[in-house]
Amino acid sequence: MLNLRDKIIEQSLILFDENGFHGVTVKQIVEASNTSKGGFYHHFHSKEELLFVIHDAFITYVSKEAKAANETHTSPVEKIQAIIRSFVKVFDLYKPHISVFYQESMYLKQEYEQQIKKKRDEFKQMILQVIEEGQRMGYFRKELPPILTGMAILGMVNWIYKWYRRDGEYSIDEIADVFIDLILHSLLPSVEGEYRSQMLTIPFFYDKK
Amino acid sequence: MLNLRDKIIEQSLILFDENGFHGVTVKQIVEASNTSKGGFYHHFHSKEELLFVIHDAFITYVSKEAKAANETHTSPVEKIQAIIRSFVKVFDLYKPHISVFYQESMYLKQEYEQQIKKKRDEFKQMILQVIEEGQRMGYFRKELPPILTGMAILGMVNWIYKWYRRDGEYSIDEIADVFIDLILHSLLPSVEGEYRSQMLTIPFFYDKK
DNA sequence: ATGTAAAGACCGACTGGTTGGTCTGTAGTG
DNA sequence: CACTACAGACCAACCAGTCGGTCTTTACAT
Repeated sequence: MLNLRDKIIEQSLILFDENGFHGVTVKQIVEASNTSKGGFYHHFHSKEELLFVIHDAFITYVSKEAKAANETHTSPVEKIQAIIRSFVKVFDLYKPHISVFYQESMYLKQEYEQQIKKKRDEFKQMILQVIEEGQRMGYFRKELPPILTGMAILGMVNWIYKWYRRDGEYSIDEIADVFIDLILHSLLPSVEGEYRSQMLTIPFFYDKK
Repeated sequence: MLNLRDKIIEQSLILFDENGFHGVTVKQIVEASNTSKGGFYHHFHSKEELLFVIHDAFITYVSKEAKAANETHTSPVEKIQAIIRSFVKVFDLYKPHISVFYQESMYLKQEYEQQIKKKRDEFKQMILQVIEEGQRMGYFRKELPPILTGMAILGMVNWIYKWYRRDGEYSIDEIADVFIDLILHSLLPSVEGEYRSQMLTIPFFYDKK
């Protein structure tokens, strides 16, 4: 069984997801976790620290995954594929964390916010690097401004948290397939060629007429 | 000079943008607007109605623009270009509205929320239709699932509100250029051809090496 | 094994400040 | 006079956080 601290996090995640950070009182959290104010404040200095803990757990995970993907592959094309895939899949694993992350990050106090921002920027930086590397090595179209391209990728993936449902029409893997395909079509040069057609074949939806 | 109602909206937009809806009190709004509680509640039934008014102003505008773009063009390619462009440009015009729109929409009560959702869905529907139309007419790759493609587009554009600054490196028009290029590269078939290369020539960043 | 003391975990009534919203009043206008 | 547009004192509810205290586990000496 979970210890109290984890149970509080788990329950508050559910509540925040439904009602937003400001739509949930400590009393509600405490009741849902079958504990008391005392129990809560024994584990967290403030309601806001709980918010931070949730943020941190998520961004730490994403950053770690991306680093791994970055290191296990050598070609920029494979790197970006792996990063996108692991990033997309996070939205299945960490959905409630992410809702809180994007909805309520502005209510984090300076001190907390800076820690989060640091890790978030690290992640952003990694994507940027892969794009630039891919351009230098001639895999990706050189005319694209890396920053805007990176923000476009981040945006389309991040937005998933607004619409993804586990019981939705497409599985998270299918979403990853399509998104990777869209992104590669944007990044790779238009000229038809061996390499391009090889990289652009993604199973699940290509057989549809 | 603005009437009081507009002044309250204007000022609260600035405050919400900086501190979030829950980070701003009615008292602060009232002081920033050089008025009183009485003044505020004369024009709005509640703080939440103000939130709704802000939401509504924005989504109504976007939806209207998109409809216009949809009607003045015939080719799906031109349609999507025009819709994306006008949509992207909204982020320059309505930045504070949009921050509030995406950050705080969950705090709208049922009644308000449904009105907003309706208009938002209309807009989403329009993009979907253009994609499907483009596929049927053979302009866009038929293997792409329209819903996922639509959500990807919506995501990359919507996310702009998280990072766009007026004094940033790229102008809103340049951002629109790049995003349209990325999207068209994703949508159009890979095969090199007259039409494709014609549609994919966007001035500002193609001369960079 | 047993007694004991200290630390850690948890309880829940209480509080003090805050906040959205109300209500009565009033200045100006037609 | 009637009506709109606003002023500002006031209120009731709420809510994050506190604090004194209890129960449970651990640590160690006898």
